Amino acid sequence: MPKKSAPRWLNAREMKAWRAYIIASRRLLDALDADLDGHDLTMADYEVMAQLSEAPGRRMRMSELAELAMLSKSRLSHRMKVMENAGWVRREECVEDRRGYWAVMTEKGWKAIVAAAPSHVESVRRRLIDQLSVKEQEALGGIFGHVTEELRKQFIEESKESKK
Amino acid sequence: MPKKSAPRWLNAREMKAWRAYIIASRRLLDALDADLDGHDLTMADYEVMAQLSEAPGRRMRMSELAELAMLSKSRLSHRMKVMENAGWVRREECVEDRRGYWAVMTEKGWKAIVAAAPSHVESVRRRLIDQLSVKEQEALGGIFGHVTEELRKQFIEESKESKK
DNA sequence: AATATCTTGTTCAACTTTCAACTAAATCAT
DNA sequence: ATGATTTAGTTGAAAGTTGAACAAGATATT
Repeated sequence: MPKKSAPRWLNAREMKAWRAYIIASRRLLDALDADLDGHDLTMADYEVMAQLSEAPGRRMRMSELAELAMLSKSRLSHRMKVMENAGWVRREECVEDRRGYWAVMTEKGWKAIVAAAPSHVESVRRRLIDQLSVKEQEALGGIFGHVTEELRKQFIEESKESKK
Repeated sequence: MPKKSAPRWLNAREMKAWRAYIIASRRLLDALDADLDGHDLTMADYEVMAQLSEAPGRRMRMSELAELAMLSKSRLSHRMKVMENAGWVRREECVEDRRGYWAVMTEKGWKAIVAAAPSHVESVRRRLIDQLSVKEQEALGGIFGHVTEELRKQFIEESKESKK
């Protein structure tokens, strides 16, 4: 259903906010990834390992892990294969639900994430957090907390929409 | 050179800012990409087309385009092949510098980007800009303008560093 | 002018991500 | 119970990305 009304282009302030955000984000993510290079990790893999490391028993069902790390099941499956070969995780059959698997962090994986964490945090600080005033940090948290919330609502709306 | 000092973990406020930002950004980018789906474009391709559409004569040297769209030369080369097959751009040999090529937007490409732009802007509004107060928009522009600037400085520092 | 160095842009191979198809188990409805 | 549907997770092929190697033209150096 094409929109009929004239597009509401961005004014100067809006454009500045959008461009600054999108450009900085690209560069920031690139820098953070580059900083992780020495630990043989990408941001995505780091996120997977970090989530897993915080789970009780350092184990989590694949689906839940995919959800938390914001990866598709397929993508997590592929990454897990790689990380399994690296000896960082292993998969265990799930007794309660025989379709499922547990992703389990190995001792080696734990050591890897513990080794990577300090330098990653330092990197996040140096590239972003320490660049911001307390007020700005609060603004950032507020803005994007709100955006996430709104995206969630929109997603639900759109699900309903598409079922009609 | 490993850091010796104890890692400065993020406090609650810092963690909230960081998590909110990173989570919202992933979801936001996904949503914007999904919104572009109907126009056979990704955000990255949109950016390439948008930059090219604003260049004088809607043509630009490959390197400059890669720079502006924040893509590696290799990646741009590959994308251009795809977009060329789609009839949106064409490559012309460069007379001034015989190593080089011009990326030239075709009439069809122009129509494609003109068709996609309103819905993309609407999407950026709906998902982000219209969710923010004027103050928040200004904060966003300020924060990330600053971050980009700092990343640029850090990049230069690191270049010097690595040359030692 | 000859040589070395840098820049432009492409290509190849390795790797990653996506998408659709699929298996098998669980759940629901009758 | 039986069949229909949903859910968990994997797989394989296609598409996309990366990074190093490369060819060829430009620029700098002697």
